[in-house]
Amino acid sequence: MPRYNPAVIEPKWQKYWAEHRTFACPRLPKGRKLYVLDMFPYPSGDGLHVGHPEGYTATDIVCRWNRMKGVSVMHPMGWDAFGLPAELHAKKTGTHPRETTERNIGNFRRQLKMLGFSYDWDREVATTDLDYFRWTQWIFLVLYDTWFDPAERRGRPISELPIPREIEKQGAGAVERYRDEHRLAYQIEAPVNWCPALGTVLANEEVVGGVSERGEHPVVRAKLRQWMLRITAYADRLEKDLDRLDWPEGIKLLQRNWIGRSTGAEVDFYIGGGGRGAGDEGKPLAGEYEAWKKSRAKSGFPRKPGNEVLRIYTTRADTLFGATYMVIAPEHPFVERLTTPDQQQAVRDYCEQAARKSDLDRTDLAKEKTGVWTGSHAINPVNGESIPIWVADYVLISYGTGAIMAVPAHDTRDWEFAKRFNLPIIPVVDPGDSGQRSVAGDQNKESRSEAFIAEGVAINSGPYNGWPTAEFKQKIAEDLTAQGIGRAAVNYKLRDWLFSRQHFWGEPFPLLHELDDAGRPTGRIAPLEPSELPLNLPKEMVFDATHDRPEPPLEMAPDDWLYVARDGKRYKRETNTMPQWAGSCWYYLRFLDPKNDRAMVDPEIERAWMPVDLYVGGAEHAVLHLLYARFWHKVLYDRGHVGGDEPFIKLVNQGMILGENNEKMSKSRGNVVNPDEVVAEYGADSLRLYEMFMGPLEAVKPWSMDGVTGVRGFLDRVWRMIVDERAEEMAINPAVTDVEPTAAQNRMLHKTIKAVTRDLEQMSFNTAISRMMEFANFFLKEESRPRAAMEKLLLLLSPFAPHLAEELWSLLGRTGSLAYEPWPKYDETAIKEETIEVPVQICGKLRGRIEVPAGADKETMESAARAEPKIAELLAGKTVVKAIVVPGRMVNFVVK
RNA sequence: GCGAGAGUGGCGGAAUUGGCAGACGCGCUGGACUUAGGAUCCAGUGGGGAAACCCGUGCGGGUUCGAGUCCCGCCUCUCGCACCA
Repeated sequence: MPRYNPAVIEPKWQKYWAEHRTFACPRLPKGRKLYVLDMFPYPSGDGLHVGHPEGYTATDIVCRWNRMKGVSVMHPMGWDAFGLPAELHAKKTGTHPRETTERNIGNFRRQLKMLGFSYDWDREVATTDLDYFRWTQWIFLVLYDTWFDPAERRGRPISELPIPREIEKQGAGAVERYRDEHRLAYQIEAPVNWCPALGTVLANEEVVGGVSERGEHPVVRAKLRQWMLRITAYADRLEKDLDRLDWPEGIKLLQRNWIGRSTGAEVDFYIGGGGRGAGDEGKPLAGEYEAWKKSRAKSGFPRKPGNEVLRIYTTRADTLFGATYMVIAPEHPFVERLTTPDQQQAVRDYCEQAARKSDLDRTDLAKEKTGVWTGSHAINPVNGESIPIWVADYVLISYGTGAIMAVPAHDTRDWEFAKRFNLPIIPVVDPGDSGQRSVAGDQNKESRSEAFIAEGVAINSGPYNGWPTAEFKQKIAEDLTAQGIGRAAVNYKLRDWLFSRQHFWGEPFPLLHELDDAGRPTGRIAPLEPSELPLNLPKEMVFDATHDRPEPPLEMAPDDWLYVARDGKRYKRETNTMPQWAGSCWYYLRFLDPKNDRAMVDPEIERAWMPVDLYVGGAEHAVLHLLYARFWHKVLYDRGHVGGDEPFIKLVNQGMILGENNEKMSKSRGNVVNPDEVVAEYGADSLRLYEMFMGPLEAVKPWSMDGVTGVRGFLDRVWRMIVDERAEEMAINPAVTDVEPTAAQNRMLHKTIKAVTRDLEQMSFNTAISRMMEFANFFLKEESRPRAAMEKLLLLLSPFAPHLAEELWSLLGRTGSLAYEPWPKYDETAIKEETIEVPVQICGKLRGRIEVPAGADKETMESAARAEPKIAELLAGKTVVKAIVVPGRMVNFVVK
């Protein structure tokens, strides 16, 4: 009868915890606080996957353990519930996304509760709740109301933006436009990634190799009005502040690479006052160039380049003398101006072709470089040489200035291009002693088979010959600045964040577009007042399955939603919605004060609980989610809404769980493990325990049902260690009594407490479990099992297998929950052995073992080793050159 | 191509950071108890060898009394990024 039956005891304790609100977090922490956060899931229709409980179990263990240590623990859970699948389902079936979403949330909630996680369920939020996204919209208004002050390196209210006098003179409209140009949220008309199959525009990051990341549908380019967030303004801080975070180095590196900070210089190349055809053969006139240089020397380097120059960005200003041609991106605004009549047809054809190409074609498949000459030249400002300007798609319009100086001798891409089109290659960096040797006076251009991209010493560089690369870079930046033709510059790979989506199932923007009498947008934007929030989605909505234009579904919303009258003016609502990232950018704040209807979070509460002390989730969010959330947090910090400028202090990425066949789990591979089935067959405690026993949390590891059987066997043994299975009713095993533990039992107990505690500190859950297995293996063989020792084990086990631990805790006569029982302490003296066995080596090879007192000194150990018969035999007739004795560890004789 | 991480029994994985390689679990072998076993218990289990011993942490070198651990050079796998000038 009283066999271990998780199907009975697990629901029983889950009910107990819920009824007693055992895991309710206090409004403010009492004493030490710990905020432990899981990446909240997207509640898909497929339900929970065994990958979810991996991180959730780890955090649950940390939380339960810390409660027992007397720490105030914040441990919430919620739902990242906006998302495309519910909307696609609506298009197919007509079911409102809210209905689908709520059903899926219900299923996820049931599954998580089934696993016995100690969340404070009173704090549950979903990003789709009106009460939640009201504040997502509110944060958007903060972003809209903020500009980034480069001087103070922080976001400030738009009302504090200094307005230049010439703008002010042009009137209120100009001032408003000027402000709009500086807001952190701004609109652009931009080519975007339109995915007809999904009926939406995707961010660059959501397009992988020319197809959508989700579903792998084709993606084409289309121009559309879009909202952008100026995350690039924060690039510098987002990068630098990584230093302060306790994150895996690999993840920090990913973010650094994504931000992609590079330092170099901007340089203006003279192309002639009138642009195309200014001189013979498209060459600028020498006289004009000289005049330009003189005027620049006086005026300095202008903030924005004029039409007479082509501005480039380079990280290798030291190679300026090796620039033999220039390249501009096909989308560069100067393409037309720079194209001579002879080249017009070729250039036009090339640019059209480039525009049609997807990113895939332009990168992966474009092994061979392509491009055409514009017919024009520019003048290299360091030596006055005329060099041809080409158009090629290996230069990207979105990075730097969209134009480069090409130095084929020292850049791989330029080298390939120059080889293909027979452009001159002039070496200007001598590798010196470092690499392949070449002598300055004896340069043979054809002798090298590839570009030399490393640093060296300048050659063929006029007055700079002999300068090492690093110093040369600095020197020439100074010289260019003095002449007004260049300056030091910083660039980022990071682009501004495309923040609008053509979805129905997302947060509506709290913005109105002013309409004129004819019903056309005037271009003026009116944000909603915070008091007008929340702006809900229209309740009545027809979901058009044939949504094949790049147009937001809300364009088809009922007129009473879409049009608004205000102060006698008509407005149309913004019909784009926010991306799924929006809700997940700040959910960790709302958990702290989920029902507040006056603020997104009470500042007192926010300052008491933030930052998140431990954040656990998958590495797939290493870049985007974590970067976006950090960006929002910094803006909220700059505007005084939160107390710190980094939200997540420590980050841990759990490794992916593979199928039993060592492949990624997927429906198509048929290797998906369903947690419901595992719980039904083995119980939640076994699932939890197995997920932790599989291996290190961060490691990628395959599932094994046999492994689950193994940990279930351990829980069965713990049960039998304490329960009398042969009795009719639940009864304590007769071996469990109130006796004093023996020295050996005490040693095992305290060793286990020590090891489990240390393993928990290091989040090494797999080894902690093996320690408890050793404990059980030991005590199952003991005729007499001290009750106190059994109780201690249950406390150690409780964070891992809480249901079983609670059940046996009450069997042993304790009342209530053990959730707040003090964590066991260990006694070092109980662990100490009287004697220890140490290995004896001869020349590093193990030859015997000796038993010595635990505190034995070197002399005692050496003589004991020499006295060991086998060792004595082997040492006979040999000379001991040296005896290495490490007290308490080993003895090693070096002999001749 | 660039960057990061990892290679230990038949399998998942341990190894107080330079000191007895293989803890713990699975699997396997033999045994006990059983009408039965996907229950339980006992013993064994890196490879070779009767044994003494020998060989063993991806490969090749090195440092050291001593290397899974440190150094140098390779190989393989996984995950990112991918013309960012």
